[in-house]
Amino acid sequence: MSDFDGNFIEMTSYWAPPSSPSPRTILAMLEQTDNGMNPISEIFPQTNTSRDHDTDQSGQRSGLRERLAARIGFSLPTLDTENMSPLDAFFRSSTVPNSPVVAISPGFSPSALLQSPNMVSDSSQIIPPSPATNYGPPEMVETSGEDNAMTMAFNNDFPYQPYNVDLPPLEVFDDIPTEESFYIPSYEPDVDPIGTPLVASFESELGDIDPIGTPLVASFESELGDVDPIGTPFVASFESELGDDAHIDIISIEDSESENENKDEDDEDYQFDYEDEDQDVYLDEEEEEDEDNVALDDDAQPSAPKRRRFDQASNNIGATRTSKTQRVILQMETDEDNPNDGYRWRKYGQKVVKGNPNPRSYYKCTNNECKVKKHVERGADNNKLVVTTYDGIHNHPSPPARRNNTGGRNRSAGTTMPQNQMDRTSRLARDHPPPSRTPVEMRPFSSMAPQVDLTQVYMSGISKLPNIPVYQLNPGFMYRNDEPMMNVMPDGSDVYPMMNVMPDGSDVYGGIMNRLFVKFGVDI
DNA sequence: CGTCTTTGACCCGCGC
DNA sequence: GCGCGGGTCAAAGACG
Repeated sequence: MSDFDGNFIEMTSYWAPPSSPSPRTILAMLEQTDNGMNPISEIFPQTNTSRDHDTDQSGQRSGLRERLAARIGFSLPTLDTENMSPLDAFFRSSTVPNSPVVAISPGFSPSALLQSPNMVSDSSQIIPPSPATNYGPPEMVETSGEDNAMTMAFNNDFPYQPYNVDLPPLEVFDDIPTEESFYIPSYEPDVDPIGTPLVASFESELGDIDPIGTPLVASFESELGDVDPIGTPFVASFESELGDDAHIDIISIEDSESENENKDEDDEDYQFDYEDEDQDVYLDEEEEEDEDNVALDDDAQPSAPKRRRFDQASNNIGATRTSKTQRVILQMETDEDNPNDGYRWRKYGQKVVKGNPNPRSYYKCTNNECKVKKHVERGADNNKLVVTTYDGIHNHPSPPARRNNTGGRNRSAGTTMPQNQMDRTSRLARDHPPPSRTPVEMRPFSSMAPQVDLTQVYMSGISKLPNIPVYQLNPGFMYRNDEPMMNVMPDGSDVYPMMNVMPDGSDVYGGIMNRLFVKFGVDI
């Protein structure tokens, strides 16, 4: 398959630190903060939320952010909303400041950033990757404000969009300079803020890449209609009624093999295509043979081996991961739970993971043809912090609406965790009941998502984010009720008020429906 | 009755 | 080799 496969080595090697410590190793290091060893709060003093509390916790505990940081190989600095530079500083700048961090001020959607002229799909407008960015840190797009915040960090194996050719080496992770971060100021339009969709998409360019340490370029497309026909969409939308304090972070988006291609296996867990041995840079020949054997013996031995490979792959985020899946880690800080991402999920497991009394719930997409999984957990120290990790790419549009109350316990989008569940399920968390969950109405999407090669993180529910200019995607694509999209911003230099497409227009959803498409084109 | 959750057991990779 | 930990399975149960 492909360009992507052919470049997988570059992808993995690109961001992997030289020493490539395993996530566990990193986690173990992080857990030594109680001993005064480089607490992550010191490394990233600007990082907010629960981390600061972790050192006060048991030594066995590590905050969710820490664990995420360990997984993704870096930590998320907190948005410095006080130092936002003007909006046009971004749009006018031909090159992005010397930082992988992109911070977006309150009210500004990353979609504007992602769809800025600097990030359009046109390869001519993509900043050429540089070997100097081999170990560049992940990208982050963060919005924040009094009431909401969003952070996106694009890292790991995912193609890296170098904002400039002089990104710092990995070692500077411990000193992500917020002052060098690229801030996008708040944009407070005069238009009605209700229901303005925000759309962002970005697509990786996995084509001609310098084989030596050249990061894969994540380009940002504004035209979903012109996408790589190969691949499948991953769409995650969040329609929950996030409260005013909603805080959403896309911690990590890592891209790798699309697993939904022509694989025709019964085991839905077995998502990876190992046909191209060149891709399996971390697998030796024997392992690959074993894997093939397992695939052949799928019916006879339906259980572990294949799943294990998947698990292994998907678990190894960062330097050691061998995953060929696409993973999006999305973090929300909100009282509301259960963000409806537009897909139906079946919960297949729950586990209390180390360092977090709150259990992690595992979900699979209910679509038989879809192998996308996700797991949801709340922060160890901040029950308002909900981290959803998506693995895989949906190969289907978001399902139609379901009738309410058609059986089952909970018809929410899949993250519901009844209050009493913990008491019965979580062996290690019986004393730590989760916060109450608010079921969220299943909201259908009028997704007409074609079988395109992209990954989209489709978020909404970020209340109070004002309208922002974005480019037009496919009209009606992924938009509720097929409402038209916002105006096209032809050159990115002007601010176009967008249409308010929130159908209900209720106060509850006022300002919601800011949406984000994250698109990764993976040429398979 | 259909759909979904619950939950103990199991598997397997990794670290020691 | 062993234990830990994360992820998954699948039967049973719950819900409307």
